[in-house]
Amino acid sequence: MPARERILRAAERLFAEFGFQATPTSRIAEVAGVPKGLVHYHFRRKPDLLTALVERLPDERVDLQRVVVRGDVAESLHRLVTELDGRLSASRVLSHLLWREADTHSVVREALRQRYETLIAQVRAVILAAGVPARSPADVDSASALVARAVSYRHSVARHTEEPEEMRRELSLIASALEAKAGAAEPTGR
Amino acid sequence: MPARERILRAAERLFAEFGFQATPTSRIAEVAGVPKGLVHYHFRRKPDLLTALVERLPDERVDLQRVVVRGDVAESLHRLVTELDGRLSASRVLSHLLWREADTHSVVREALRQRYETLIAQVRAVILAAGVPARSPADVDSASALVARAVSYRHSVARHTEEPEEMRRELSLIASALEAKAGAAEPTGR
Amino acid sequence: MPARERILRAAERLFAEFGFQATPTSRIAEVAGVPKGLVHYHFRRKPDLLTALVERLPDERVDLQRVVVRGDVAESLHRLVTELDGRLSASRVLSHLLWREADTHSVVREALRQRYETLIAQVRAVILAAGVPARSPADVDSASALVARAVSYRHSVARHTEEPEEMRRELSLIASALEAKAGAAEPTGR
Amino acid sequence: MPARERILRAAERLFAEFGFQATPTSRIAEVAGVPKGLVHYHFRRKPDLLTALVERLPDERVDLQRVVVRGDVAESLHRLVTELDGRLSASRVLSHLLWREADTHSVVREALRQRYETLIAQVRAVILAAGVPARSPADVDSASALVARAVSYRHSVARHTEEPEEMRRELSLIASALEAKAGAAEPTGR
DNA sequence: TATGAATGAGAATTCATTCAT
DNA sequence: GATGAATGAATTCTCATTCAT
Repeated sequence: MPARERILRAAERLFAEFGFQATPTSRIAEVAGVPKGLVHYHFRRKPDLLTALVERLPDERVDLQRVVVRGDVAESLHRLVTELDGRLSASRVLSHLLWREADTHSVVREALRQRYETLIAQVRAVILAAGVPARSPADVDSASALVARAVSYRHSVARHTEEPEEMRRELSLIASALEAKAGAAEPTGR
Repeated sequence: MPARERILRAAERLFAEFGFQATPTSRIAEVAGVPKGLVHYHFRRKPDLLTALVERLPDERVDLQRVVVRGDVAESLHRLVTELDGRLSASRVLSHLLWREADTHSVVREALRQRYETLIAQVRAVILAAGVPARSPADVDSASALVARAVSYRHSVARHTEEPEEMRRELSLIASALEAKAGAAEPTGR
Repeated sequence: MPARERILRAAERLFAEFGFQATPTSRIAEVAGVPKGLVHYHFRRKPDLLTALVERLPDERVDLQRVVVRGDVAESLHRLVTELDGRLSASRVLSHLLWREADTHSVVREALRQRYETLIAQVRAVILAAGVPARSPADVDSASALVARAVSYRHSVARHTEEPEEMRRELSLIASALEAKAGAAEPTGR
Repeated sequence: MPARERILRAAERLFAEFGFQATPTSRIAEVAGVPKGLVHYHFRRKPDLLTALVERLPDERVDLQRVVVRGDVAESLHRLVTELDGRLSASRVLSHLLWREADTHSVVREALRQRYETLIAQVRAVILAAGVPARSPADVDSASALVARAVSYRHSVARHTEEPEEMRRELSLIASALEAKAGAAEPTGR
């Protein structure tokens, strides 16, 4: 494996475990099995490692066609979330690590912000595409926020061991809310 | 104001702004207006500051009697959340700061974990006390998780500027889900 | 027990175990069970503790009348050494501790030098008083040096666990040397 | 001269003059003419300097063939001692310095203990090889101890300015004791 | 490309000592 | 006499970064 790659992997692991500041570049070199000078040869300054790491986040844009089940919001959301989980599972630590450094590194912060926006946009798109009839836009917003937050929480908060089943139930609850409201709002002709 | 207190306030402010690691104790002394040595006289090592800060988190146990509105889950939850927000607003930075350090400081981590448990327990208690008829326990769990997570997110993630109205709408959506399910589950008895 | 005394005892113990420099006055206060300020109240500066400790060395001047056995150098020396050992056994650590600090503290160095001189003078006096006939003054000097050094070594070097019997044998060897020389020098008709 | 070597020499000199604890690493850097950081680059922590210094002690194993004069114990011992003195004279300060730090640094303590054992073994070997007839083993032990202690004392105690002639006389006294005893024990066979 | 010695600006921490009470 | 907060100089050690080779 090329040295650059080894360095990045070591950095990822160490940043995740001890934090960015608390990880000396010398330690990264050590773990990567490369001489100390090489780290700065590839990444002039330490924060460059973070920048490079950001680019390793997997693409989180899902092909919505594949996850939407028309008429079934709960199932659609669940497929979306499962798909996202799959992609991120390989880089759970990376995701968490970046989350932690977002406060002090604007590159990271900006990247995560964009990802969150993409996320919430996708959730909303799935809800709409799944075709719940006549729910208010505000409710769709709320539901999207709840779902996106649940996903984000899972992907960013470390040591988070929620059972998958629990997520499914939460999604189903949200879906039923949307449907109930819709139902409640509709039939009577409002 | 006693020197110890001045030091803690300075630490809180600086940790919140720059992070624990990135804040030199010398800077804390400077901001607190005390000599460098005094910081270590009161807090032998730097992490002791974090420990002391943890103890400054406001008590988050709410008098549930005062927030529950029987028969109105949405309103009850909203009152609970508003109450919690009020308490934490004074220490929003503190809360966020601790959240960030939880990974590397077990004292902090443990404190936050306990707080989260208290939070979720209170949400559930409020839902039950508000008296939604016949919803499944699993749904109450899911709803509690969604609400607790929403609150926790607000209190821990920095720069989070969600409008209060949005929170109310989310709570209302969750409440309606509980009620809808209840209705759906009990077609006969209603 | 008066605080001053408690402080001195604590200092003695700690200096012996960790050395003068490596023992903080705060630690002395702690071990003595007195407030930190009191140490400096009684002993303005830290080296004053050493000075006070020097004065606690037991008097090593032995009543030579009581140890000399005329005609038996070996026995006389043994009695002297045994007597000295008895006095110092109570303060073995003190003795060793001061030895260690002699290099950096002239008060201590001077005290130990005087003690060594007293010691060697006493050894010589005992040899002479025990009455070996006609040994050369130079031999008495050498013997005195050997004996004094043996005693000094025992009293100053820590962790020195020589068996008492061994000391007796060494003394006896030295005595026999003196006698042999005397004998060798004599008979031929001086 | 390589920087590492310059640092070690400076450390040796300063430790000898002021003691280990009382010598700041910054001062070592200064005297060595290197930047402060380099001292810790080569010797991670300060005691590592002591460890490195221990390894600089000259080998004290003497070729016994060269010093033993059969039939003349006094001369043999004198040659041994002179040889040892020659080797150590270059590192007299080093030797003394280590002696002082032995109490607090086990690496040093252990090294010195081994050296003392080697020393006493060599003294005994020389006595035996010089061939004093029929002296008791206990006497050889005693003589060895006396000689070894004399040598050790010279090499470890600072500011020790004994005249060489005095050492010769002491050795001669010990030798004569061995011979006298031998003679006394073996009146017949001689 | 690679390397590892070199650099120097801090960082946390220690601690003797002072001093107001 | 006693106390413990306060002081600040000094010390060890860390580490990102540079750079000659």
